[in-house]
Amino acid sequence: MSERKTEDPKRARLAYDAGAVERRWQEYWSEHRVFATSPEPERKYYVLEMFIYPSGDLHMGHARNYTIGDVIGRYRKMQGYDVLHPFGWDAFGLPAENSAIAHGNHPRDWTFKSIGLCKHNLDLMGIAYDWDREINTCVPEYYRWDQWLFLQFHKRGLAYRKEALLNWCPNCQTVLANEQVVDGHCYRSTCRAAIEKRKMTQWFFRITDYAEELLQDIERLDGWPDSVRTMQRNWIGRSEGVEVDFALADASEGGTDGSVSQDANPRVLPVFTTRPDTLWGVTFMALAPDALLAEELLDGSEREPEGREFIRRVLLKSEFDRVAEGLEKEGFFTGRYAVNPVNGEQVPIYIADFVLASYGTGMIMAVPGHDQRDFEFARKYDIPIKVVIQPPGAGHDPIPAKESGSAAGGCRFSGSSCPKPPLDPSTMTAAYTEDGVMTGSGPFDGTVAGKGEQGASGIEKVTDWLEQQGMGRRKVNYRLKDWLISRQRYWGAPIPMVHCDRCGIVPVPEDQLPVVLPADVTDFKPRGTSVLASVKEFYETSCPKCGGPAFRDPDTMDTFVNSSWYMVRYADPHNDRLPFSKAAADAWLPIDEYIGGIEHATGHLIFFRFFTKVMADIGLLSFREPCQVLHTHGMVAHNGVTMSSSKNVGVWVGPFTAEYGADAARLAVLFAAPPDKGMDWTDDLVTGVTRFLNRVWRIFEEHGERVTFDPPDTGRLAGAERDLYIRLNQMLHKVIADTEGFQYNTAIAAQMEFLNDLYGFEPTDSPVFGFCLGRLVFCLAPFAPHLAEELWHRARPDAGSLFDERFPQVDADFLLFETMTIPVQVNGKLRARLEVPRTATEDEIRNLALADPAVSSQAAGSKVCKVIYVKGRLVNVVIARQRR
RNA sequence: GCGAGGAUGGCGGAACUGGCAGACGCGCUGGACUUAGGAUCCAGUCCCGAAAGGGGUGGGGGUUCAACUCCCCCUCCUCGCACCA
Repeated sequence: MSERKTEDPKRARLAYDAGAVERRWQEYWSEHRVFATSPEPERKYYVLEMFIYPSGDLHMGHARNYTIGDVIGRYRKMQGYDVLHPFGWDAFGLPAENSAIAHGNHPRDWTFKSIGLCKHNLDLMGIAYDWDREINTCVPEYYRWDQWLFLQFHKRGLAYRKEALLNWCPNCQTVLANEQVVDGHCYRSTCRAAIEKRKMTQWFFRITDYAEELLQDIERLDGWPDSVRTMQRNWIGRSEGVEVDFALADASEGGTDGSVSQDANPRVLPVFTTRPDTLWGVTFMALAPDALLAEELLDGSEREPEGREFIRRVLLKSEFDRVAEGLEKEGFFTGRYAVNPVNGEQVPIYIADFVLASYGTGMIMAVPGHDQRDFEFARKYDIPIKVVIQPPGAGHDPIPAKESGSAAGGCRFSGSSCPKPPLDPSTMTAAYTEDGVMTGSGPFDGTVAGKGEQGASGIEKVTDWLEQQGMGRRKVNYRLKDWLISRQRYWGAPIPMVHCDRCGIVPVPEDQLPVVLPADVTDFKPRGTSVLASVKEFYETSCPKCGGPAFRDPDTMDTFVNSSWYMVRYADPHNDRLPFSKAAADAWLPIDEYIGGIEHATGHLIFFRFFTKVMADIGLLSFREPCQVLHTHGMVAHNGVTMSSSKNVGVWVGPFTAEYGADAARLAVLFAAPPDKGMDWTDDLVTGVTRFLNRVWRIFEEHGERVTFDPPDTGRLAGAERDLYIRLNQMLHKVIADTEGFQYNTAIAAQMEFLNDLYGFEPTDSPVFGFCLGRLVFCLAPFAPHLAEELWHRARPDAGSLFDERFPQVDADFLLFETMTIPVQVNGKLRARLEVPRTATEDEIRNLALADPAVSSQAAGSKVCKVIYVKGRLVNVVIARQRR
């Protein structure tokens, strides 16, 4: 993995020995502990980049992530903040294990070797981490707290076991969380196997208990990108509706004659709907094939064998294929009927492939007249369609069903004389899903259907009525499901639970943590059951309660558990009594600036919010959101392909820095595009920033002895010196604004521009010139820290690190030149520019503008209607053109 | 289908609150220095035009003295969700 090379065409070369310079200062920073975290922060600033799964060498995509964080970390430090900028390893996971299976080494060895490589790469890039706070999730000192937190969750009923149909990756041989299934396939980029469904009993975290808070608090995350906030809202997927109780008609009846079964205790079939105003249009029910009720209904029926065969066939398809849009719906009539509570009608119950067991109650009321899916299904199986919402104005004067004698309602106009005939089920080609007026709906005929305003409309009125009648109740449904956290793999944190025949499932007592992952394992191959179940010394244990023989839970935790609280561990990384102390957590968190890839929007970034809320409820924290400001950045591609370690495509940090240095790498990824966008790595990028570094180097080589950090006497500045001093402050102003505004590309551009000014400046023995060089060193510092530190020490050999100095401030009296350029437009088109003293009055400028030959020639023969002057900005002369 | 974001030279990208479109960089053209150039420096580089001038920020309308920026309609691209009842 370390044989990776840079591309061959070498296009630029450094004028100085970046290798030596960078090594010197990396060692200096480390030796002098320049970036050590202060133990008791006064003005804290916590900048964090999402930690990494260590898989060997880093590519420029990684480098960009860490450099973005490093810039703000170094900058804030120079502003006097107590910066916490730590790093660590998300070290549990499948690649280590898969490599172990393939090559026979131990996952631990592979992992530690990868960590070594990653860390070396990060040091090569000059990322200013405080390595004293390094964390590693695969060591017992860390994962015992995963286990401890699991036990706290369990105590509160937030960790529980249940049997469910789960996502099974046949390749990884483990279950996966919903968040790890992408378009029906495994989320791991090297796997991508089609996910199957398996019925298994597994551990879950009850994240749905926090669904509402997770949703509500998105409002307050105003430092997060809107895209991520939207994605989370969609993912949580709140929908308000009613759960309506249908009743199962007696099996012996089963006609469609409308007679109601008078069973004293009918089986209740609750269904969730967001459109109770269409209840009168229900003509069938549809049940998920994997719902428990499906088999129950078939039981003993003559249709049972056929029905079971149908279910078996449908469930062979993955949920993704079953539910994918555009596919034809399939159903099977169970032979049973349900009774619609609002009108007593009996409707047939089908099993339908498009219904999901995991959403709502796993059964739906189908309204083919007003739902497209139901419509298609009804047409296919010849089920009646009822219209219970007529378009506004249809028939102009809808007649309630009772009067007209037609279920669909009628129109007071007769037949063809009606200007807008009402919908007719027999001629409809699609469901009518627009707004309209309720009809054929008993007491609600004439009510405006849908949501309407302030509860005045059908949905709200029918819901109220249903609740009064005891037929249903308001219900909020979420798309978010409980988080499945057990995995049947080896390389993870063991779940601290014991299964005892006598006592049931017993938590491992806290004082017996950690449950150490057995090291002495040679066969990591998954076989559909947990690897640890075959490790006898681990699996067989005694019950903590009764002391009798028992088994350890053989599953390990999803690695997203490890990363759901790691950000707090950095505040107190060596605590061996608790995952972290509350005091340390409160001193450093929430995170001031969190940086990572957008791909975590609906995974990690929801999980760590969830954990934060639970940890707050446990009393471990006194805040409920882990991070105020989130920056996501796009992917880095090379020749159109996204860089990826697992696929071994990319430009690699090691070889690149060996040739061009870390500062060039940093500037290249920062200058290419604003941080929040994706970027394409090109070799031309390197050419540009290398030239810039060389030009900086050269101007200091030529004028090094003039560098000064003492401000010039601004009282007597004039001419070119004054202008240069003003340019300096303009540059400084922009660098500060753009760095704080997360616009690193323009912050660098401002410095390039200023360097161009310096190259054009005479006389170079001016103290202003020397001062500009000194100031440039500071501006470079966050972006090209090695070169900056080198230049600083050349100028101030006795000083300490540049990063212990204060970032300069703008001299606000010198931001504007003494003259200003005023563009002059005629009817909005640029015709001239005026160079006037800043002190010029409005009248003077207006007169100068009108007197300008370019303006007067345009205005000749026309009437000047208006002269607009925008102070300090421009003049626009409005003339009335003569008609020719 | 729903939601979010976007479209600016040959390329990556700039542009404050509506006020000089194209900063900065790459590339390209010409020149200088050089044994050499993948080094460096100078000049030029949105398009048409010899110039005057005209046109120009995905397309079409609108508001305004003035629109990349605001409003309406459309096209395309990227991302997320997607038969969610």
